Amino acid sequence: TGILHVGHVLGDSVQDFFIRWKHMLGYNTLFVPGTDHAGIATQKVVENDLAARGIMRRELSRAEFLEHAWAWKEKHHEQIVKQLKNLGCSLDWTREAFTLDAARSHAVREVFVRLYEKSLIYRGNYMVNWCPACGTAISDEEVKYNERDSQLYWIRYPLRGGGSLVVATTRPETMLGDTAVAVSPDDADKKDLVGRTALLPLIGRELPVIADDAVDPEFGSGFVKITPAHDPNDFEMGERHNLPHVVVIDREGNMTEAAGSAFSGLDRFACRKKVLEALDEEGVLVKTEPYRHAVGEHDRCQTVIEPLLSREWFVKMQPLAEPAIQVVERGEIDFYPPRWRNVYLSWMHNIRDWCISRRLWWGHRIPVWYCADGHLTVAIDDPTECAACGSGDITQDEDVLDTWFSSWLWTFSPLGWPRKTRELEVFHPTDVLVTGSEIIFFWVARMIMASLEFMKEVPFRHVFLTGIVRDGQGRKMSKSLGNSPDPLDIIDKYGTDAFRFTLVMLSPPGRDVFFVEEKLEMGRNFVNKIWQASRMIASAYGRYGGELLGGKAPGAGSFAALWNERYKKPLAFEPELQWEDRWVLSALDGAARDVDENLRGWRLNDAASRVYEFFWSEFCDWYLELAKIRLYGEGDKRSVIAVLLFTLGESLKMLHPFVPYVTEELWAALPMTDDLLLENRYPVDIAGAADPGADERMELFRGLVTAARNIRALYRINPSTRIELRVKTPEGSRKALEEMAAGIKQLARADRFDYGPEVSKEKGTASSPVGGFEVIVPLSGVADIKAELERLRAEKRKVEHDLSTMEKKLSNKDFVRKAKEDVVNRARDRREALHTELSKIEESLNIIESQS
RNA sequence: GGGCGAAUAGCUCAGUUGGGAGAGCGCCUGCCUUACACGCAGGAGGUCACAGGUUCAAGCCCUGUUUCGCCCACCA
Repeated sequence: TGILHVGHVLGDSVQDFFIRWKHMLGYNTLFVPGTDHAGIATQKVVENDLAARGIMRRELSRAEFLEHAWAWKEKHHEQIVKQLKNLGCSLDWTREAFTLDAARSHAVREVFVRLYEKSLIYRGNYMVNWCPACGTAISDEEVKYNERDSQLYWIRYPLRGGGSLVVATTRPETMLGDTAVAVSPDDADKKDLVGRTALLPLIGRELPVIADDAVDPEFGSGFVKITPAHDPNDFEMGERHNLPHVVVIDREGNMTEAAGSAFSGLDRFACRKKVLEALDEEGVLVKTEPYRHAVGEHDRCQTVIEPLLSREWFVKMQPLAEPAIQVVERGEIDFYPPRWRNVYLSWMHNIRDWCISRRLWWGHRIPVWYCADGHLTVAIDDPTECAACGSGDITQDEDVLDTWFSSWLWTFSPLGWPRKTRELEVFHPTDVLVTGSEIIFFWVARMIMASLEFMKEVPFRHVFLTGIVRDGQGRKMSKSLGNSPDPLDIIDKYGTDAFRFTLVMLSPPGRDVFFVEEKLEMGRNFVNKIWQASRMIASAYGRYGGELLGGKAPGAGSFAALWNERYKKPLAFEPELQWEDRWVLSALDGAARDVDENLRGWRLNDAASRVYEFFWSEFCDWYLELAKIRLYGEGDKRSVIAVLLFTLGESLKMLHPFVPYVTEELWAALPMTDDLLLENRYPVDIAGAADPGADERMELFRGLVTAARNIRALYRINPSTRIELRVKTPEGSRKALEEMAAGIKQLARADRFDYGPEVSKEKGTASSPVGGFEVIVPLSGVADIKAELERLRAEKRKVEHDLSTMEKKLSNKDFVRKAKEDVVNRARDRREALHTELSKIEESLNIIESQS
């Protein structure tokens, strides 16, 4: 599976989310999976395979390594093809493509040549970050600095002509390559030593004492040993002072002959020990103190980086960065969350040249050939002779290019560039780039630069940055920590959709997600809820819904289309919408609008929460429960089934980008569908469904039912026991309850239900005000007068408290004068309602107290 | 050293223009009610890090402090 895990799970989920969502909105999207990173992963896999057989890569030639890689691929071909197929990709690997020799190399070579001809690619001696384990130079971005406990060693260097000075270093083995000692020019105590000569212990080399601004007089001893060949700062100082380079560590991390016969051939860390022993013997090791500092490590293999002097290929970045800064400053590309814009800009303003050569076997080889006389031939197609002298004796540069050198062409090279293809015309530039903030520099910035340089346009308009998935303790997932679960295991356990839904819902924009497996239960439970609700609706349709579409065979046209124009025109019957039908359609409309608004504002987590809330807390908890009355009762069931199917269908559309597989499956099972859910438009509203009257009715209904349930729970009335229920209504509001009566009976589990302005409230009843209404439950036998008194008093205290807060607010003249009108009105309404509730509670208390 | 982010229920976190403190999990009570125990109903639980300020009104805006985290940077 290693070959497929090229992106991180969250990013890939979100990317796929956008693709589905945009597609449903009618956008064209092209998804080209797999990158050259798969090649890097493959190299790792092949290396591991070889290592298991006791073969080290370094022992092989490039050709031999590629032979092994091809053999490995042949062996695993079927498995890889199958896995890619599961991801919806096909694979046709030729040997050339697999080894990156020809086809894909073309665009990369073209780019290399063009930049070379513009003098934007050059070769130079520079201090590079060398990974001795991988045997290659790596870029600054691939070096991760980690705090490590270490030692600071103080070493005495004698001065010619008497006296001595003491340097402090964390890397004593590099002293063998020292060519100077430096002090700060501002260091009054030491600057008079400038111009004198120190003698390098163990070696005896003469070292000039120089002054340089880079030296901090406060740090260590104030004297710095200078090793231009093995330290980036020292290298720069060496350039400034024309110091010689003495290379004492080679590319395998072993000491060279220049390190002296006592040390040559030793591993760098073994040498450190030996140097210290030798210094101690000579009595020049003054002291050793514990010191914590950042050590650079290769982020792929965790090997400590060795800064080395090396001849490498570089890209000159500043000319490319200029236009890439401008497009972001002009807003042609925006970042979300916006703060990353500044991160991008400040990096681009301080951009440094990019070291692109790598000594790996796997990768696009550098298209440069050398002849015996040292002439360079830079060409797209393999040359047969030297461009300068015509010699046929030419050899290609052994190095390959940094993976990112092909990746930065990602928005256009897979579309056929440099040919002018239809794909390029249609799909470039694209809309959204989804990625993690950790590769803004690696990839995002470089894609922008490459696209502007070679396509003369931006590659994408929006950069959406997801957080990073971390483990429960906030640590980055990494192989060495072993804290990354295998997504396939998780998917087996919880399901793909549950995994995705949970990640999306728990990822606030641009913030990291702490991954704890238990969190996935939320998504699993929700997906199960969708499934179960659909099951109930499907079975209702199966039993009673046959006549719904007027005898048309299921699958004859989209139900949504039929249901439009206020939902009824083309149906085979005239649906009689009850108040709860109008409410759920109105709620669906509200949810669709909110979800749309959240998505357009890039708040995926809010969109997910909203659709979760609608489906579970509104549709399932209230509408489905109410629907059961008609579904399982007598009478015409067609209207309720029509509304159920419609609401479910629209919900599935809304859910689809979050829960793609299960919703697609359920959609196929709906009677009115014969297409893919993915092919439908994403609902942004349900035109004409908003119904404030129905919403208000539902609010009252919910209040009344909840009040009744509350009383039931308080008196421990078994759910299977039916109760008697009364609702006292304000004058003239009896009619409002007429429609709700059946629903209230059902959801409050009552067998007798009286309502109206005149219903009685006597001793032995529990009561609870709901705005201008009042729920009354006779409690024959169950009534506990003391408990009821206590409950009413508690309720009274709460209402009184709220009321006094509201009174205080409204008696504040400034509030009434300055606050927005609707805020004041709302406060007044609230005060009215609280007043009414309070008087009802007092009335109840009076009844109990007067009769006891 | 510079820049950025975070601090809200026991835990993990939402809270978009300032106006009734929210979710999931966990906990307590009662339920296997003909879609779902991966469930249903009800409930407890918060000085919104601290100190000031602006405002009729602050979790939200401003200033400062504390504690965590991330990124960048050539302190050997």
